[in-house]
Amino acid sequence: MQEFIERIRRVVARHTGLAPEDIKIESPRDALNGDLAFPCFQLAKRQKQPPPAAAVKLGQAIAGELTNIAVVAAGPYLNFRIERSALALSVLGSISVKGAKYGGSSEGAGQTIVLDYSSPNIAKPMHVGHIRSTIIGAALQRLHAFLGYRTVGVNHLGDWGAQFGALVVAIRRWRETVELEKDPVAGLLELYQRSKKALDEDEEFKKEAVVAYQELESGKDGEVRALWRWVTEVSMRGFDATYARLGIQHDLVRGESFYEPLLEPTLQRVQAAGVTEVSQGALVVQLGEIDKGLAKTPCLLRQTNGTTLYATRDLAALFQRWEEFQFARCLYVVGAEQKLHFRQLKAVLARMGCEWASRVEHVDFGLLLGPGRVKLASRKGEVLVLDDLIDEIVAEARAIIAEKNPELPHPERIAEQVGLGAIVFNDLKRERIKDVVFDKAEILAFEGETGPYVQYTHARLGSILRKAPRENVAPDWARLEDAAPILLALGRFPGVVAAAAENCEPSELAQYLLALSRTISSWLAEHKVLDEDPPLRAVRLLLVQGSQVVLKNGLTLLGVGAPDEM
RNA sequence: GCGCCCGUAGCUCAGCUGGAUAGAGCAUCGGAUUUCUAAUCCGACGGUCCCAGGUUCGAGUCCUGGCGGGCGCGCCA
Repeated sequence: MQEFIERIRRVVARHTGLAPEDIKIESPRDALNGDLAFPCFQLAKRQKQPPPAAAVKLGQAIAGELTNIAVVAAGPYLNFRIERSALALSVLGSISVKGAKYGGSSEGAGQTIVLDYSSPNIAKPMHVGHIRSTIIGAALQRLHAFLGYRTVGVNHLGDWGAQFGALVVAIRRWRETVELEKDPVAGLLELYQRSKKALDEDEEFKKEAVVAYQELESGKDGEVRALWRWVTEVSMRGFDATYARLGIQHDLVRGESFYEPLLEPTLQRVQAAGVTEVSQGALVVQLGEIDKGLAKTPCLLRQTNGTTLYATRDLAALFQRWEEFQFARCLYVVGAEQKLHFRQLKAVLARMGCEWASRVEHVDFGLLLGPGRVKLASRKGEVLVLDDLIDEIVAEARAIIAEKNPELPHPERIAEQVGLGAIVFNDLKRERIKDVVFDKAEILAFEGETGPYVQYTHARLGSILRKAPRENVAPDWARLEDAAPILLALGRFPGVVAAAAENCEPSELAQYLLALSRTISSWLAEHKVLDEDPPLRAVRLLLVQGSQVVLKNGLTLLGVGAPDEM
């Protein structure tokens, strides 16, 4: 597909004097107009003639130079129609050569992308609030890796802070009263909640908690440190089980504690740059000169009591990451509520003269809400544990499989893929910045614009391929005329992948997969594959195969399973 | 009060970074099944693209000002 566009660009460029990269080739809204189009408005202006005349003239000039591409002037547009067998040969040939790599590229070779995503707090189970960062971040990592970038996924665990002093004391005092053997995370959650209450009500407890946190901060390898380490371990074990279900693995697990030793050097570095000042007893960086909108919100790096802050830690992490990876982009997949924080961080870097500040991007996203736009919670009003939610959706998928396809082998595995597919796709199908209303009924329907719809289309193609006879017949490339919408869509896939990564918008890929599935399903309703004469069957089988590969590659990039049967 | 984001069909959202007659899903109504998987397909219904100006040959898309909603705003993360 890209080859046709490039050829058109080159020829148009030669005849107009425009630079090839300035020639915008778009696809007409109405397919009847052609496969590709070049609007001639600007060209007409340069040539001082009406757009339709410019289109006609350019059309006549280049018609002979584009083999396999018909050129038709229609009003102010110059439309192009790619000869069908050439299109089919090009697109399906490319897919069959590249297979699972179709859509990828090597544009990122030699460059590193650091992605900070998921980042749950330890001592608590992973709840639905973490799902967006986790799913979006993992999808962006796969997308960039597919384009040849070296990717480094970092899990910036919330494993530090005064609350761990309190938690340690709670463990010390009440470990016998809760279940810490079978399900340590649940037990810890209870202790954590009790410790929060005790901080308000029990002076003794509070004092002990402060002492414990001081010991933790001191780095002393004693009882407190051991308990904290244990909390980290059991929490991580719980997280890993969930990540495994989602097919996610970070490259680095570096919690806030990792950056503790780097805080003082970071502060010295910022101070040495001469951008800090003391305001109301706190160490701050004023940012108004860099960014007018930040005039009233300086970045605080050290509190009056001497302790550091969130921004200090993230700044330390940024310096460390820059020095270790020299990243082309450093993506923070964090909710939009924290926009100010990242804007401040970038402004601090800019004030310090770090020319790589623009490589740091806050990949923000909207809230996850329950029906009625209220905070999503369990029936009892508690935080909704992610695994419980997944279990519920998977159970429903299992029930639907039992009803619709009772003969299906491995129903358990497929139910997991379908249930997870529904959840993951639901999160990725709209623009990141939009709030996601988690409508369980809609997700459980498994129909319409959902992951299971795309999975189902993929499975139907698999079914055709399984039943195809093994025969060695030359495909008749001239007979895919009626499948042009599918071929054009398949040809667009690499461009969609590249744009989704560039814009950090997995939704662009998700929307593409929905549209492709719709196109394929419509075509399947009107055409037979197996029940045709051998040359037609052969070429349609290639179309089916190519379609299946693209659906699978796309779903895989999003983190959605692509079962062959369901 | 200040900063940022969002506003498109009854509901949830697309709209290829400014191009041809604004599209999907859900819901409602009607149709298609001796199925290469109906978790599907086809049709009907449904729009002052929040409002008002502006830029442009051309604006849902860009700019300004409103309106409505959300998020954030020094010692939390």
